[in-house]
Amino acid sequence: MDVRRRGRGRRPAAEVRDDILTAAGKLLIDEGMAAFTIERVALEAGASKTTIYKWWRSKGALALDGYFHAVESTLAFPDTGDIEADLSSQVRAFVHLLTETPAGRVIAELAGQAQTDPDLATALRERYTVPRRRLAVEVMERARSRGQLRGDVDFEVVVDQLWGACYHRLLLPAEPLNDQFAVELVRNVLRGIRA
Amino acid sequence: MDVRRRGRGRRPAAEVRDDILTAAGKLLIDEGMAAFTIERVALEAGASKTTIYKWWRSKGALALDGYFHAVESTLAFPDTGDIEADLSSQVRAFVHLLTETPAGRVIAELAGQAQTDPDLATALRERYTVPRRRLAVEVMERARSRGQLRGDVDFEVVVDQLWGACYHRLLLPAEPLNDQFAVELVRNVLRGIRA
Amino acid sequence: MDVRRRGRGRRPAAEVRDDILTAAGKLLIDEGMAAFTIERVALEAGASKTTIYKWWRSKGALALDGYFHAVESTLAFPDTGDIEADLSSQVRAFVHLLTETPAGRVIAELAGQAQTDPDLATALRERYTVPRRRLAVEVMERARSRGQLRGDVDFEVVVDQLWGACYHRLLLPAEPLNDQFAVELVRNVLRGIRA
Amino acid sequence: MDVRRRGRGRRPAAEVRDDILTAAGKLLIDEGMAAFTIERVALEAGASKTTIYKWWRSKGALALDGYFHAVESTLAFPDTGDIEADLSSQVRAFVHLLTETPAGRVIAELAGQAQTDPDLATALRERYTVPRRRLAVEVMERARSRGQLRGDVDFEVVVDQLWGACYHRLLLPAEPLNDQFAVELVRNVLRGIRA
DNA sequence: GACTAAACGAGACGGTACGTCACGTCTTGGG
DNA sequence: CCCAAGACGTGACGTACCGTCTCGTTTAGTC
Repeated sequence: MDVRRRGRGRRPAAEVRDDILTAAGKLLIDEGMAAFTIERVALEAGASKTTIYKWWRSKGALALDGYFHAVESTLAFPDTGDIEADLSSQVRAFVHLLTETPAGRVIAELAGQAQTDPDLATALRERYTVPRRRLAVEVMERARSRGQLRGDVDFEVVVDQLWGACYHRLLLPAEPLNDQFAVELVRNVLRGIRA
Repeated sequence: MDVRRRGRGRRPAAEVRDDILTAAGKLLIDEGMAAFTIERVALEAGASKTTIYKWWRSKGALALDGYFHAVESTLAFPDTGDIEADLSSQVRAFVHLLTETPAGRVIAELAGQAQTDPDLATALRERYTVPRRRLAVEVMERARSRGQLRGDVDFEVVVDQLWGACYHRLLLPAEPLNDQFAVELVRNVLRGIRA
Repeated sequence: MDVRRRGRGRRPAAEVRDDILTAAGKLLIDEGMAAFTIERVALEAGASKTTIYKWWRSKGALALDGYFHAVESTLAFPDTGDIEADLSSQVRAFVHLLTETPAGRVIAELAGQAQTDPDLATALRERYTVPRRRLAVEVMERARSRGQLRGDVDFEVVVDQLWGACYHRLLLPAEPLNDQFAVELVRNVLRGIRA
Repeated sequence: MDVRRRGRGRRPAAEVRDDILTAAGKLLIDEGMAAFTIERVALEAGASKTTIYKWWRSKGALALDGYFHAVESTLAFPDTGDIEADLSSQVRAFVHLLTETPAGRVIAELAGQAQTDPDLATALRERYTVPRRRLAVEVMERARSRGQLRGDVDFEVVVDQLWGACYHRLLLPAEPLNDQFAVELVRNVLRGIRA
């Protein structure tokens, strides 16, 4: 027997919030951003639109939270001491994530939505873009202190060379995004920045 | 008596088409993709929605056409014989276009919309992405034949390193997109691909 | 098989309008003003809310139209030459209508809604109250010209004495509204106005 | 420092009740029934909805209590011994109340709301309609015992003729509700019931 | 004079309906 | 007779209240 469905009064906020995020993440991954509406999320979460609007300022912001709730992203960036191997494995893993899991389409759609959804743009920058950039930059800075990378290179630019190139093939597709691309990309970039 | 309100009968297709594209371009540039609706374009073009739906399969496709109609893009890529100077000037000009003209926001919003609009995605690839990539690749191939660039580099990858990095800062903003970035970017990339 | 449900495009305005009024009238009579929402009417008419809002400015105005559409009111006021018999039969018929048919509750609810719905108030005055008052006044004026009623009486006031008394027992119920009341009412009033 | 905002704990019931009624009366008189919501009353009374729902079964019932709390109606019906003068002054005073004070609109809106609010209807009957009818009937009965009014007249019907006529012009406006109307009304009615 | 128990405020909750907007489809009437 | 004008059904938007319920706080009444 169902212990839920307790009438119409208040439910614990955390419980409702979890239901909403679970429904949002599932809907986003299963059907994509085009089918992602606040109405649908409310319906499938058994929540009310009012509640959703109280906590999220736009459907993009809700979608992002739903995605994070679904994937429990770990955000690990190993530092083995060999920067070339580390960058290579990270970029290749990223390409794998974008192409072999639903994350590719979801990230693309979130980035797309962010172009016209300021709330999502802000959330995406603060909770996705900036932390990931920082990890990569830190690893490269440690490699520089070990003498593996040139001293006159702005690693923020390198981040755009590596990950930006991948996003380019994801968001403005023309050439294939695959492991071979990742390998050649890293090789080209490293040739320009190694000490 | 009102000289507008030209009745409901047929007008020459070319004239109507031009009105629609002009209205679409103006609306896209003036108010952005969020305000860009087929309804608005029809209203401001003095055309009917039927006519628009007859010629464009999605609002994204219409927006793209409207943008091209508005900017009459030339798509020149000078080949002075000095590949380093040419790449540098092209990338810097591109960054300037993205940041100092309305084109930046428009391109970002079109690319964003394309993530959930297959018709726009197709049109964008065929009429924007692919031709621009080809130009850059051709210039680099000529430079290689002059012995200026390495023989073992896939220039398609280099395109992603250069322009993809710029799009990255446009679409997933975190670090500034400016001339200094362009200069450092080109320097890093060239160091990895020059002969 | 159902011949309706013809897709989403336009339907003839008259057909849609008729569906809406029929649904509105039925809903009003069957379930009353409390259950009468534009959403319900749209649903049961198979019409869209947009269409309803295009033609009616408030739910009260729609309800009134729906009521008239349902009852095809005839608005007859016989003039047999005997004013006392005519007034009596009219008032008694009115009381019968209010108490023995759904009209009583419907009229009460419409009058109630009109207190906070200016559009309904206007429509009710122009299409219900005023014409009905005029009929009664005209009959009494003819009776006066036949010498049956006093010359110094304002028949508009008499209308309020007769029908207003009935509405009073309908809208602010305390004493029963029935045939005996109608008879005594008419007797009292006539005693004060007959020549 | 703010002396209000006394925390959330318990307050004396009488104090809370008074705040609620005061806020309800003010809101009803200032903005009318359309703006009268339990949410608004709770907000402006500094009370919680829970408390309101504990004491009133519908917003109509609350509105009625708020109105009585605001006007402290006296419900006097002088009996000078001259029934004709007394009825005239009472009806004229009633018309004055309805037209020259906020009471007219408020009473109209309460009566209107009562058509779809059973709790309000009951309260209105018991606390407003019935007592006022009784006063008038009693005065007329005393006049009859003094030989001023006919013996065969049901004074309950006379009440509807007099006050019902006024409510008619209030609730279903078509002809003006003013002193002249009151005077003619009383004259017509008295002519039919005086001994 | 501490200690409950009740009543309070606050306000989130699931809902319903609101009135609006844009979508993509379809009928109609004007040129 | 074709097709531009625009009304249609659909569905999502974001908001306002509804009546219910949880929670933490404060007072009033008991020991």
